[in-house]
Amino acid sequence: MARRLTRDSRTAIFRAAAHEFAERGYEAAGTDRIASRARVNKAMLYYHFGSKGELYSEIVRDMVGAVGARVREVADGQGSAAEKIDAWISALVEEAAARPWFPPIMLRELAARAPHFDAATFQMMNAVLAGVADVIAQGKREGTFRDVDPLLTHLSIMPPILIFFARQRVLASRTLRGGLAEPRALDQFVRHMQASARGMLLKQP
Amino acid sequence: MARRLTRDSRTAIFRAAAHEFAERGYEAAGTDRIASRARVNKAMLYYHFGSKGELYSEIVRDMVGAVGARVREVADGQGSAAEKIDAWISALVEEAAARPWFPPIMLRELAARAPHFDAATFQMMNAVLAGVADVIAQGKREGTFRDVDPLLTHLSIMPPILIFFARQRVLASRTLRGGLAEPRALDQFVRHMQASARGMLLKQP
DNA sequence: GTCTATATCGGGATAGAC
DNA sequence: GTCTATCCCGATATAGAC
Repeated sequence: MARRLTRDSRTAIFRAAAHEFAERGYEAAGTDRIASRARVNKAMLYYHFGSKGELYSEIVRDMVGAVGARVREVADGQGSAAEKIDAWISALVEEAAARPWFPPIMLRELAARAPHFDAATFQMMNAVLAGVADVIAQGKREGTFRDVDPLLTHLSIMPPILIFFARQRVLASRTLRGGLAEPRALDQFVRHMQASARGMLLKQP
Repeated sequence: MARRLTRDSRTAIFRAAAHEFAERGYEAAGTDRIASRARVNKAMLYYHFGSKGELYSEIVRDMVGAVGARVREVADGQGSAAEKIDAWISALVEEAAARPWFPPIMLRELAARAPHFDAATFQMMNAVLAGVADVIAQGKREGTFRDVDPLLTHLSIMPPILIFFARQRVLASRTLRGGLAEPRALDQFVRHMQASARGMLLKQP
């Protein structure tokens, strides 16, 4: 059966829940509020998803799977390793913008020791890391990259992106304190991250 | 009155609560569990702190204040800008190790739009940023640093440290999936971050 | 300062009509 | 597929004895 084009109640609940989980966290999120955001009756949530936990898991799998697919696509594509690093950063930023709930949920899961990640989710995260490792291996073969640790490299790129988006949300909901802390434009941030990654990875930047 | 050397019930509650909030988050943390961890009666929590929310706020202020003080100390100290960047990274890592609840609580607050940060806390966070800006300005005066954005620089350094520690906690509570994802030694991570920061900031690394 | 017992409330989940 | 009404448990908070 083909996916309906109309936004049916299931999809509405999915999106409403993603936003609710992102803003409040799994425990504090309310099924009442999710139903109200989705403009459906609360019982529909249990009809479509069975439980709050199952609904959450589906959102997490969708999110991690989408990121994994994008990174895989970049790693398997054409171009030099340096170009792929740029593309990788752009892809992560695009995903974070397309699914605004991705950074908050990911940050919360990391803080909580990822209690809601199942084996499939961990496998998808390892796939992301494998993609990064492939690009770094390519860079070493091409002679342009230093001998860097793939995991530590990943840990230098992904977290700033997650927290940049989370931070923009913080600032959006507050009166600014002025000075240095104002929000930055997205493209300025992307260029900074790409330049920063080149400084970190390339033998001669 | 001098601070008691014996670990009184107030201190026990403070530390137990810090760990509980770090692991479960503010909403999911239980006053029952905090009291049980601290091995005191639950009513003592309300006697000493008034409410769950006040207890949490005190932990947050202590945490952000300690980090702010360390960064300020580094910025105002002796040494070249490049040395201060190294010291800054070491100081953040030491703080995260000394207060293990710091990274998880900070990540959760960012994800939640920092709903529990009061004006004083925001001011302390701005002080951290000001310290970074001072060091970068020094580096530019010395002619060794590129013209980088202080905020974006901060956003490239702090998040990896927070998430590195959070990630170690994830791995510690799971059977490893093997391969590239195994935990890294702390000193290896520090050296990576320092090298990475030099690549990002220095004109000629 | 420390403890027991309890008031009170919100939220996840379900039964069952339509 | 959709809705109403309700069960039930866990969690914050407090009253009041010692």
